[in-house]
Amino acid sequence: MRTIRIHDTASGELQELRPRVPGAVGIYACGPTVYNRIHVGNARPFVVFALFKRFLVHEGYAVTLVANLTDVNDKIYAAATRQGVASTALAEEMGAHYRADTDRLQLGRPDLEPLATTSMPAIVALIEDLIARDAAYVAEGDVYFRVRADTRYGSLSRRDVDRMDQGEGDDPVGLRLKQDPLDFALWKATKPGEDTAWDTPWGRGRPGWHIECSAMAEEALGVGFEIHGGGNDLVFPHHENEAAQTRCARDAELAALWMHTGMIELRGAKMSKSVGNITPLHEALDEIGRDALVLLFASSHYRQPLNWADDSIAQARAGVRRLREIGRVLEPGPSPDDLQGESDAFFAALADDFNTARALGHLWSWVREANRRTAAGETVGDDRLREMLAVLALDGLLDPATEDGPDDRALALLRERGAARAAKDWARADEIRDALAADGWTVRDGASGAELVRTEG
RNA sequence: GGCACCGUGGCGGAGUGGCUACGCAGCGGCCUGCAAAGCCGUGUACACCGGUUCGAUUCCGGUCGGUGCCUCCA
Repeated sequence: MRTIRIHDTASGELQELRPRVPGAVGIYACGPTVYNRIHVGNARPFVVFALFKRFLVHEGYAVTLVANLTDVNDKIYAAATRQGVASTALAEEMGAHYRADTDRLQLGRPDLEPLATTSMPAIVALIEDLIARDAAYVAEGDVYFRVRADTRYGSLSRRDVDRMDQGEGDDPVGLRLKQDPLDFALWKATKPGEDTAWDTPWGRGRPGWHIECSAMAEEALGVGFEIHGGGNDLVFPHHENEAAQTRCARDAELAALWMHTGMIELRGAKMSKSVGNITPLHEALDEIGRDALVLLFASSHYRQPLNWADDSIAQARAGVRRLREIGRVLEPGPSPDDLQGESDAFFAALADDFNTARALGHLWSWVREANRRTAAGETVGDDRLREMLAVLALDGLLDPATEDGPDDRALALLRERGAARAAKDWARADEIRDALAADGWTVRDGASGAELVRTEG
């Protein structure tokens, strides 16, 4: 179990991971609002936190990863109204898409995936506590959080409350009801056209965006849990508000450490639904496959922006091919001891702010040396490489594809080519190789004879 | 305007007060009948200007350029 340090947004510094209970780590990562299909930008935190959990488990921690879905919200109402469907039906449909799309990443599910709509008792109870402590107030069925009740408001995103110039600006009703423009809604009274609402002591309505996460995170992990995460576009206001709510209701910090992922960019601009420059996750999976997508995400540091470009994608695919290649030449079993420096460095890099990019550098060095040795006729065991790749959920690349071995026609052609080569009929041999290539087979001539390998894009 | 961050070789992308990141692509070579795969070799990269220092891509200041957030956002 290595010492693990993670960049904490609140302090701006690397913080050592110090679990409340030694060996147990709770992570809450904000998931998407389900009003349409998710895009690759939404997928980055899903992948990063899934891989980070794998690393923590590798290090011997018991990890509880919680990733919520926001299934009641203005955008869902608006989209459902446009499509003429019930908002609950839309949220259920898109929630199912979200699960199916992320399942295709083959990273498992988070341990808990709470929904706002099924967490109402906890949400309402938390709001009641805030009202009782005068950190929130009711106004015509709405409930607002009193931002200035939290003396530390702004500490997460390093903003000065007195320099913030407005609140939820363009909502005239909110502006009228708020005692301070900075205040934000914990609860919104039900409005005409909204088809879901819950009863509370202050009236019928539905939760604001931020309160659900404070309530669900606490319900799942308690307060002061180890890591709260999400995309860095959530730092303000979402996470700032979550932190403020829990501070005021519990006199405790919601999370010990805040871990934020960088944005995916398309031609220098953040990929986002509102800009419209999005690549849906399911299309990306269709085009480049989960292996290349996971490797692409791992090839840059999680806090850096990630460039969604053809060159980057092509490079990830090349990396996948290279890993499949080495899987063909390694043997099951222990790896050479003198290569352990690279695998140790790989895990040390992950322990240092989960630096997957640096870790991959060491992994590739391991691969190059292993190739060098197998080319020299040595037998190299795959244990260590498998262990490294398992943390990145890419160890499957070392296993031969079982479902599509060469068919009889291909094998017959290969035999015919062997005969042609034995007769030094190179023209015929090359003709057959071209025919095999047309069927998607690459011929590999080696010391132990020729073999057929699936040609990969 | 405020806050946060970035500018590294053709491209992607780590990192460091002096010593090879790594990968992709290219070029040369080894291997091969020719290939494929793999291996070897190959690029005086650190936006610009000052400062600190024996020495700065790395620290400090400034300039220029870019990105994110500033109550829809992962």
